[in-house]
Amino acid sequence: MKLFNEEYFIRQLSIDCVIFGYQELELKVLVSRVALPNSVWTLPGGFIRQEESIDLAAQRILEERTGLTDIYLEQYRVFGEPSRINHEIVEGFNNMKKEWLSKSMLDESSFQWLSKRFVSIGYYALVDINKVSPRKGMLDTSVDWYNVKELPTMIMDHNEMVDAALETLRQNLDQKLIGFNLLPETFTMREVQELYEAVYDKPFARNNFQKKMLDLNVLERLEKKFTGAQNKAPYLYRFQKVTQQSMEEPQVIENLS
Amino acid sequence: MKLFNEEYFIRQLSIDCVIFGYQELELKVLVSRVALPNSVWTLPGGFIRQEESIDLAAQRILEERTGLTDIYLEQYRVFGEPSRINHEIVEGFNNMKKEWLSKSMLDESSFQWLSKRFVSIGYYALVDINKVSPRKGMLDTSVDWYNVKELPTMIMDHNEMVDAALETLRQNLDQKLIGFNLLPETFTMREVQELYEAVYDKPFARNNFQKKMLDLNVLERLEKKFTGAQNKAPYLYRFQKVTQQSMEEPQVIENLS
DNA sequence: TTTTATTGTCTATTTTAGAGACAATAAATT
DNA sequence: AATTTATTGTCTCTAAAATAGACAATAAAA
Repeated sequence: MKLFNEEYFIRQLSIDCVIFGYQELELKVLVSRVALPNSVWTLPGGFIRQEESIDLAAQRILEERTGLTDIYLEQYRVFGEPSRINHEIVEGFNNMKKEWLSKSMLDESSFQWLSKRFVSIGYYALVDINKVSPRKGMLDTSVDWYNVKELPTMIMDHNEMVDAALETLRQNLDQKLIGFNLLPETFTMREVQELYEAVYDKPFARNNFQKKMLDLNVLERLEKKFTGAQNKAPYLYRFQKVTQQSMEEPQVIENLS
Repeated sequence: MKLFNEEYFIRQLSIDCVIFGYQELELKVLVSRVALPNSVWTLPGGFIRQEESIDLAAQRILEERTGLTDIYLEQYRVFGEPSRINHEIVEGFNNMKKEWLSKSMLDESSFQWLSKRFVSIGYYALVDINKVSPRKGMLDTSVDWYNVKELPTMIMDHNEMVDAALETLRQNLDQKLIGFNLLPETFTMREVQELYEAVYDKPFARNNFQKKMLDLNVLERLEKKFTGAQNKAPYLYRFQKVTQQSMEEPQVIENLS
């Protein structure tokens, strides 16, 4: 089996994904560790098939790493500096070359292709971290969640990719009402607020946050949640997909940030 | 001379530019007409050199068509449907092939490359239309400004590219204070308002528009402009680049739209 | 029964946006 | 020279929205 057939994929073009998850009050990012043979960290990425749309390619790459379909996904920027050559991968491949060539996993022309400069399309994804069982890519030794504020140093411009993705996420979070993709099916108002505080890295006033969030008319109030704590039980909420009726009256979404 | 050497450029990746100008109360876009031999309309575009950053490639393409350097330029979206094959160009090339091959302007492998599916990075640019002297590309028969509301039908998804660029422009216009790139060095308040009205395709209240615009503290008031009209002479303004002092106190930019 | 921690919601205050009004002025008209 | 016309610059008033402050309602612990 050929790892990277140069005719099968578009050359010198890749996709890299910043996969955001939320757990224990922290915004996290999924990062792969690759050993070839030196250990380096990278964002999950891949290539675009000749007959495949870039959005579907991104979806495919995400499914490969998370097992999830129907992920919230957004293209946010292209990274195209001519210095974008994956030296670590090339060096690693040089070491594996002999073995892989003998197993027909790679041929010389594939190797040539991969050692060139790459333009990469950046996507970011929002997932319910509880639903993800991270899967290793072919070359990965591990795949783990890292706090976005404590990421390892990754190859090339991958750290910069995360910074840009986070900036875009902050601009879009409540404008596009996409935050709920990071939460489980049901949640309390406090949990929504804590998510916002993790993303924007700043506190919000509880009374006004709740007022604004409810005024969006996108949350369905469910039963109370008895937590066993010595306080009033909070309501559970569910994100209500936009209905026909609410579509008719154009909805003005205000900034919480 | 080779038109499109496949080793010189990144294959299957292109850049297309939506160049916005403003004149006579209308937002306009620069569109090329190509005859090969059927007449088709396209956005100015080009390819990325092997050792060139994508932003510099876009700048180069823009300079080729407008003669301007230092253009306001922003990457806004990648278009990557697998159906993005330039049938008109391929058909036209088929007709010119014999002639171009004989003149060594093209070789067989270059042609193969160009007939494949392309992923295109969309950039939009804002220019002072008075400073531009549109230049034809190698294959163009004409390059003209079209009202953004009355564009000709262009190849592939180029009309959709303009729609997406306009949407991004509307989101960014006053948030990033980029509108002044469409105006000459000095202008009246009315001219700024008319520009905004052309971009958003809706009227603004004169009194409050002026108040907000001045409260941004980015306009420098110059002398009065005597127009010869039977009214009070309006002030001229100039866009004041952000100073060190105004950088220190973080500036909150409000929406005018 | 009282205390504690949090929740849900209300009101008051401050800030901002939008609507209306009007004097100032440059040129045309009388 | 006085009046009229068309616009400009700016003011105030009102409506709406954001922010801050307050407090009763729980659920469990003391």
